[in-house]
Amino acid sequence: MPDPLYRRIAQDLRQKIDSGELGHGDQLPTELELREHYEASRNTVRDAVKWLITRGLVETRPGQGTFVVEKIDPFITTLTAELETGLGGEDTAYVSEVAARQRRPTVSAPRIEILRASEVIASELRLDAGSTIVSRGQQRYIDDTPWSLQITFYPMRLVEQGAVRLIQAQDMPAGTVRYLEEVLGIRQVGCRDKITVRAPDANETTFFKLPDDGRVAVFEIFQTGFDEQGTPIRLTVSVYPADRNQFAVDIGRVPDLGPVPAFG
Amino acid sequence: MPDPLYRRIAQDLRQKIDSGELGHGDQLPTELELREHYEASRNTVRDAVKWLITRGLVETRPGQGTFVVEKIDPFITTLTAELETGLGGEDTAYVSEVAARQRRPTVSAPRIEILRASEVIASELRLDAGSTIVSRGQQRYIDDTPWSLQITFYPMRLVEQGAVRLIQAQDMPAGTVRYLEEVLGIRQVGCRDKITVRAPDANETTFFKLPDDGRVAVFEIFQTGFDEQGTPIRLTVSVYPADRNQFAVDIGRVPDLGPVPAFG
DNA sequence: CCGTATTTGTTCGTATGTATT
DNA sequence: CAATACATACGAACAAATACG
Repeated sequence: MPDPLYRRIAQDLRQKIDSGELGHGDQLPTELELREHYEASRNTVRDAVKWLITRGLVETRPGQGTFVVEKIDPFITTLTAELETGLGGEDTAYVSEVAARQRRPTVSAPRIEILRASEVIASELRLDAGSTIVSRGQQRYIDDTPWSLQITFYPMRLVEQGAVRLIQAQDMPAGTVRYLEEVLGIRQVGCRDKITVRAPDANETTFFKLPDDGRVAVFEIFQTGFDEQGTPIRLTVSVYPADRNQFAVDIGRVPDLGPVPAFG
Repeated sequence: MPDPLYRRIAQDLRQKIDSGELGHGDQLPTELELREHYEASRNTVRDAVKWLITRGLVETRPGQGTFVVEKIDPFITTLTAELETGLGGEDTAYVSEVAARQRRPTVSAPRIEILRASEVIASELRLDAGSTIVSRGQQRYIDDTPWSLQITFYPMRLVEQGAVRLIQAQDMPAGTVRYLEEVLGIRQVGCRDKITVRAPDANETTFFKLPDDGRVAVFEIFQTGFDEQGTPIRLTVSVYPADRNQFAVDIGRVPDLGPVPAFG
């Protein structure tokens, strides 16, 4: 049994893209032209194009046509660079690569909320579900384009012990981690990142201006920070669009790579 | 102007999923029922379901119905655990979490090829494009289910210098890294992982038995190993399905977490 | 600025095929 | 075998966005 017609059309077009016959940014034939070329109905060629869209290969622009998606030069964020060079905005500060590219990162004022820990958050912070926690949410930009959404959760006990600036809606340029050390003597001696990928929610689609055809996923990074006793002191959840971000992890001795060329 | 009908239907269904009214594995109303409920044509309710499919929220099974996708308990791979505990199969050996779950990881015999470096590979290995390289490709399984596709590229000079087993189609349980040290005295003192996400190609879709609706992306991890001089000695490209894998990075002192509960 | 042509988006209808129960 | 449910494929009409003279 042969593949259905719309798939054969899609695969033929995909082959043209993979082989380079159709390059990044090139326009595909219009629906009318595809219809004539493949002798199929309009709905069928549209199904073929949709198949390519969901795989992130092409995009459609109403009134213009269908185009092979441009390859985006990704931002590279080095997860392991952080303990040594914890600079920049508050919490996780991944600015080295951004700075190297002469870009200007900015951070919104944090949005503070006091709420009860969901099961997931409680588990990461080793609290009981429903415990009171503080959240500090921020939006990060590079050259005024949205780059990441970030929210950090702290156990309420830290505020009760005196870290009152955690519940003030002011950015802490030196970082909340340093603030906790200064005020409470709590030192973050390690942290653990967990990286997953999922579809963006409505908020994220709007904030990142993602195409609404659903072809772009987001990275979600859970970072838990620990003090000297191994107790979790914060959980930072960061979300990045997957089409323009890349994460690097250095282990052992790695040569300085300078401005790293993109791959893919 | 309101959203088109199929989107309003999709968002209504999504809300039912997000709120938990429809839980993982639950069946959605059939197309006929949706058609009556929303007073729309069959093609329109199908468009709504397609919108949910591309976002990874539901899946359809011919002859059965449409179902909310099951949440998969992910495999957790710790990228930073490797230099210390470099055990298991050859090259990158991320077996700790797998073992902790009483799973049995297996590896296929490597498929050896001798070829010329593409621009991307040459750039990572700091060779000239077109240089001769050796590739060793392997398929990794957990309990006989496909887990990752992996291919490692070595500069041909390593073989010429005496590491002839690189071009033999036999697994090296102790690892090629250790072999290079024993034979040539080349020690890998560090490596760098770069993590991206992309749509799977046809091979990967088949090997991982991914649904052909395109809702599952794959992680692609480029890992470059360096010797004491900072020269790249290998490039390992690993591919994992994004719906059942998660990556962890430990920095500094992190408490032993035991069998880590999944999140998300 | 306006009107027209082009191109994709939405919505319906209909018929037939395939997979599962 | 029949009933149910999704998959494929065609046709048609109108809407909306864009480009161009």
